[in-house]
Amino acid sequence: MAGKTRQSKAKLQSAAFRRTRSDHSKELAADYVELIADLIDERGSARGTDVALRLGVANATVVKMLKRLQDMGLVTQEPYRPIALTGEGWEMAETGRKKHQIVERFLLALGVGEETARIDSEGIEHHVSDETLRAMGRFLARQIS
Amino acid sequence: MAGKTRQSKAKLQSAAFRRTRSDHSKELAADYVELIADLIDERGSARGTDVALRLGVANATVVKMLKRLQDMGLVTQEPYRPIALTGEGWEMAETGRKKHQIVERFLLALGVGEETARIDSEGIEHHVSDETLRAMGRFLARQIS
DNA sequence: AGTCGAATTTAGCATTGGCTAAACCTCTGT
DNA sequence: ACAGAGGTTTAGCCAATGCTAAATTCGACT
Repeated sequence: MAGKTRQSKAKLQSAAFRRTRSDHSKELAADYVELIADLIDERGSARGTDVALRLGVANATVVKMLKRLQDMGLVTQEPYRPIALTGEGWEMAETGRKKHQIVERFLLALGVGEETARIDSEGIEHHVSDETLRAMGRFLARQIS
Repeated sequence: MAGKTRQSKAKLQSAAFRRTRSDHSKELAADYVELIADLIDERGSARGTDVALRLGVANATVVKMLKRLQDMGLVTQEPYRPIALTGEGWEMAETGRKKHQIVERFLLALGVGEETARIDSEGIEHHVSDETLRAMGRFLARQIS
């Protein structure tokens, strides 16, 4: 009995872990893209320094990351120019913002303080499936009525 | 006006991001430790291969990681012997399990399916503050009554 | 127009977390 | 007693994400 049970359990669990881990790089990309979108909306343009400052990271790190984002087709950039998002980049930013908003509002509705809701939603956002997001949406809808 | 507002916003946000990122290595450690605890409870001992299988990772990776966990004072191990947890390791595992359980039960109570609850709780677990955890606990308590 | 300061990029390095392949132990069964 | 299977470790590699320091470019102000 042990054999089969063991194996299937392992397979199930490893899938969950693998997914959690493989998401890290996508998370980072999403954070950058979302932030860039925010900066463009707030101030008309996004510069490397602003991104570095807000992410708490060195300028050089941002440059390197932007290259990767460019390879992923999320941003475009000419040297020494502000950062622009591609269509795909905007889409990703929009999706992320919606997700973020739902999670944050959900936490607030749950009775969590503002500061904590802000911080936790940042961390949670990328690990919430669409199904869970819908459940949060339903909860919010119920609360409002 | 822009100057000051900008800076304080940046500081707040970078703190949140930095925290999210710096947690990654702790998360990983917690995953390993929790899994080792589970294996010991389920089968009496935890071997490297089991850990590798469940985490979906190569044996060599586990060995390397175990060295780091040993340096962190979470596990002890003699070569070619099964893995043991230190007191601190057990504590961490226990804390993690409690957290995990609350999050998973919370998601289920929210109406999320079993499979998704399992996967999402794995990802969310490490990003949930104590405050949010308490809010989830309150929600569960309300649901039961 | 020329210069200086600020932003950007490049270069080179470190750490983390992965992998494969090969060498090495342990234990079990004959 | 020992051979072989299976678990463990070592060695050496790679990619991602950070950093600092130095070089470069841009733009604004005499």
